[in-house]
This record gives sequence, structure tokens and C-alpha cells, in this order.
Amino acid sequence: MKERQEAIKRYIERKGDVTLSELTKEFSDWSEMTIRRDLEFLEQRRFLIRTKRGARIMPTSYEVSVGMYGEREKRNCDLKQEIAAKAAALVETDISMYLDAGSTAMMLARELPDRNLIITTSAPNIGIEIVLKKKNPTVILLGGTLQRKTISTCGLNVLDQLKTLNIDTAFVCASGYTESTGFSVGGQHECVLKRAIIASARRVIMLMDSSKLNSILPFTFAQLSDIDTIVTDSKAPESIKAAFRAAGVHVL
Amino acid sequence: MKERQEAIKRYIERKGDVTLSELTKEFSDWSEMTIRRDLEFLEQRRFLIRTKRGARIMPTSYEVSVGMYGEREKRNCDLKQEIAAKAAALVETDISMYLDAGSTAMMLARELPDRNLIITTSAPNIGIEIVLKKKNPTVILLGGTLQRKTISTCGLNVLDQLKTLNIDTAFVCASGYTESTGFSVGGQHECVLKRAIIASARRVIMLMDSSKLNSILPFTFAQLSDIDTIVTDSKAPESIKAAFRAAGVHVL
DNA sequence: AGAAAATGTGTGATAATTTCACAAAAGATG
DNA sequence: CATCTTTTGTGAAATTATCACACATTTTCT
Repeated sequence: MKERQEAIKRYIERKGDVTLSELTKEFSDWSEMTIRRDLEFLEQRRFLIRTKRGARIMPTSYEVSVGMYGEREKRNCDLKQEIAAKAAALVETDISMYLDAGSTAMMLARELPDRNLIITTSAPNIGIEIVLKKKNPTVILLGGTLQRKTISTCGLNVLDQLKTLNIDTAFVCASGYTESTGFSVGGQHECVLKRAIIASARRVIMLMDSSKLNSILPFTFAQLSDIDTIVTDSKAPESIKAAFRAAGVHVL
Repeated sequence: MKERQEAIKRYIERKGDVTLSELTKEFSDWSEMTIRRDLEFLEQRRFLIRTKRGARIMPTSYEVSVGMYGEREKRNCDLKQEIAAKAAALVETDISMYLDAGSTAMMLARELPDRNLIITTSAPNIGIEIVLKKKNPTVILLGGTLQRKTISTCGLNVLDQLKTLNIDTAFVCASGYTESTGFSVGGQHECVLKRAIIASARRVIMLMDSSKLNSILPFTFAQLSDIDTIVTDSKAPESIKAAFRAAGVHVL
């Protein structure tokens, strides 16, 4: 596959769906015809499907996150992308890691290197995404009741399941953070799961875009002292980042 | 939603993707414009996405089965559809059931009534499909390693997980059957899982299209005596169906 | 190195599809 | 029953896709 085609693929994967005119503007070094042919090529390889006036990412599990939660998710897409890229750089080969549910985690899944990894996750859509798009990682899904809102599982026996799994690095997402309340989420089940993960992982990396700073959700699952690193985006206020660092947390 | 729109939706869900001309021929009582407007309507509700000259089912998990296994799956689509419809009729409300992995099971998932059901499955794509498209069923995913080929999980501790789950009816798929070898599949892990399910379920219903009769795969997981009912399609030879009945198995 | 072949790219004509505005028909409301 | 709203059909106009061919670039072979 050519470099241009790779680039187009990546662009569409980031955006979800694009119009041809958008692509011709983005890749203005080439003619519309060439891009059109590239889309045809990429469609044949099942990387995307062509729509009326453009193309759309081949929706495997992607649609489950982006499609479900709706437009809201797309808005902070660039922030999350930035976070995902930074977080992916922290992933070492042959590591045993946990990947949380959520759209940021989905983006991280996409950015992961196609190498030997053991990836445990409670998000079946993310697990499927990885298994379909990469050849090398091993994916372990946690069992349990599948939650409609979050597309993640939670079971009464999570602790049992984690007992035989040794997780080195856990990538955890939060929906809210304030200094006084710590990291919080909207669901009770998620909260329990995240706590268990944090307790068992050697290293905890929190993924949180700046729009979630200074908001509080019903259930707190962690404090600053529980985590090792926070990956956030460039729009995060310097004051909060300084406070993180003061608490001994790495900030990226 | 109108009846015509429902019908179009169902038609597209069955076919996977369709052209507009195909639809105008199928729904010739209405004009192209009307159908076009219906597609727009259905797209807004995220039931499908419109493509160059037609529409395509909103691929949540569907693509995982059809997209992965390729065209082969589409071929026996009608047979599998027939089986799924027959099997769905066997599902009672408030039942605890198991749904196997595989494209026939996916179709059954689609045909399930949107009622109170506890559905345990090893196929995360099927679980997601159900949870996204229906409001009432509860889905329980079995945990374990996610297999690339089958998109199903298998864990060392399946037996532990099943211990606390009481499954009334298990819908199990087989990839091959002969009188001498019984029901067989291609993977060792699947084989173990299916055995465990069959051992624990009160009633076992086997789903198998006629193309799989008289073929042998590496691992046998059940004999006729293990199952209660076989659901197959109208192309199944009468002789085999008679043999099933002679062994005390219901045949639908 | 140079010719031949294969592949990739751009152009404009042609064909197909989609959109749009508006009129006709069907249904709802008082 | 008149009137308003919603749904449906029609054809023209705009947009988008396809195709054939010319030109450029890269690869292969002698």
C-alpha cells in the first residue's frame, strides 16, 4: 500500500466519515481521480466503505462508540486523538496491560503497535477492534453483564477473574476530576471495576481530556495518590497540571 | 416508524447491502423518491448508512461476521435466515438462554423478541448486537481470550463462570455432522466450551444448515443423545432428518 | 544505459445518481 | 365538509461517478 493511501486511511479513521471534496482539499497534491481510485482500493481491502459523496470508516466496533454516543464524541475527537497517541508511546512490547472502556480507550486501541501484547479489557467493542485490525496482540475480555450505555462488562466475579491475571500497566479513563473529589464516573458498576483494576495493576495511567477536568460525577473511584501518570491534552490548564505534578504524578 | 420503512429496514438487514434499484424493484408499489426518503430517515436513526447507489446495514457487529468470513457467509444467508426464524419461535419470555458464536447465531440474535431474556454468550459481537438493537434483554458475556477467527471468547475458567449461571436453553451451532462422528467444530477451544454448555443446559437446541451435514471437522463435541432439538433448513435431506427423529431428537 | 513494459496519474466527455422545488394525493382536524 | 398537514410523485437541475485515453513515472529486462 502506498504512503498516500495509508495517509488517507488514517485520515478517514480519525474523522469517521469524510467527503471527497474534503479529501481533495486535504490531499491537494493529487487529483480527485487519484483519491477516488485510492478510496476504491481501500474499499476493496475492507478498510472503509464509500458513501454518496465520499467515504466512511469501515465500522466494526468504531460505530459502537462513535455511533452510539453520537456527535458529542466527535467533537473532542482531536483532543482524544492527541491523548491516544501520547499514551500509545508508553506501551512496551510483551507487556500485560488493561484497557478501559470509553472512546478515548478506543482511540488508544487503534494507536497500539501491532506487537506482542496481552490486552485485558472490559470493553468488548475495543477487544473486537483490536483483534480485527491487528495480528499480534492477545485480547482477554472480562466477562459479566454487558452494560447498554457504556458497552462494557461488569460482573460480580471481576475480582476472581483478575486474580489469575497479572496486569502490569492499566490505562484507565475517568469522566470527571476535581481536587476534592478525585476521579469519578457516572456508573456504580464501572466504579467498582476501575477500583479493582487500579488495586491490582502495577502502574496506573489515567487518560482524561481537558473537557473533563473540573467536573464531578456521582462515583469516585480513585484519588491522585492511586495513579502514576496522567495523559491529557494540550488544552489542560497549566495550574491543574502543576497540581498533578506536585502530588507526584507524571503528566504527559 | 411506518410499515414500509420497517420492511425496508428488515430487507436491508437481511441482505447486508442493497442498491436503490434493487429496492425500487422489491418495493415497486412506491416511487424511487419515497424509498430514497425512507433511506434518509433510516440513516438518521442510525439503522443504516447510505452508500453510492443504495444503502448498507449499519454495521455494528454484523460486519464482524459477514465482513470477516467474507462472501461465503452471504451465500447461505437465506438458509441461515430460515433457521434463525424457526429457532426464534422457540424462545420464551423470561428464559435464561445461551447463544453460541457464529453467523447463524447472529441471525438468531436479530430475530429474538425484544423481551425479558437473560442471554449468555461467548460471542461479544452478538452480545453487542443485541444490546444495541434491543432494549429488554440482559446480556452476559463469558470472559476469556478472544479468538481471532471465531470472534468468541474461551477461558480456562469457563466452568467457574458457568457454575453460577443456570442456563435453561442453549442454542448451539456446529460446523459439521456425520452419524459416526457426531457434531464437530474446527477449534479445540470452542469444542471445550460447547461441551461445558451442553453439560450444563437443561435443553440443547442445535442450529445447523444443510450445507454442514455430512462433513467432518477435527473436534467432536456432542452426539445425538446430547441434544434435544435440531433446527435445520428445508434443503436438509429427509433421510438424515428421519435418522435424527429415530434417535429421539426433535427436528424443525 | 536504453528500450519495453507495467503501473500510476490527470483530463474531459459521458453517464448515472442525487437533490430540489413544487404539485398532487392522502390523511387528519375541527 | 372545508382546511390544514403530511406524505408521495414528477421532472428539471445540480452534483457525482465512470470511462477511455493520453501522458508521466517507475520497473524490468537485455
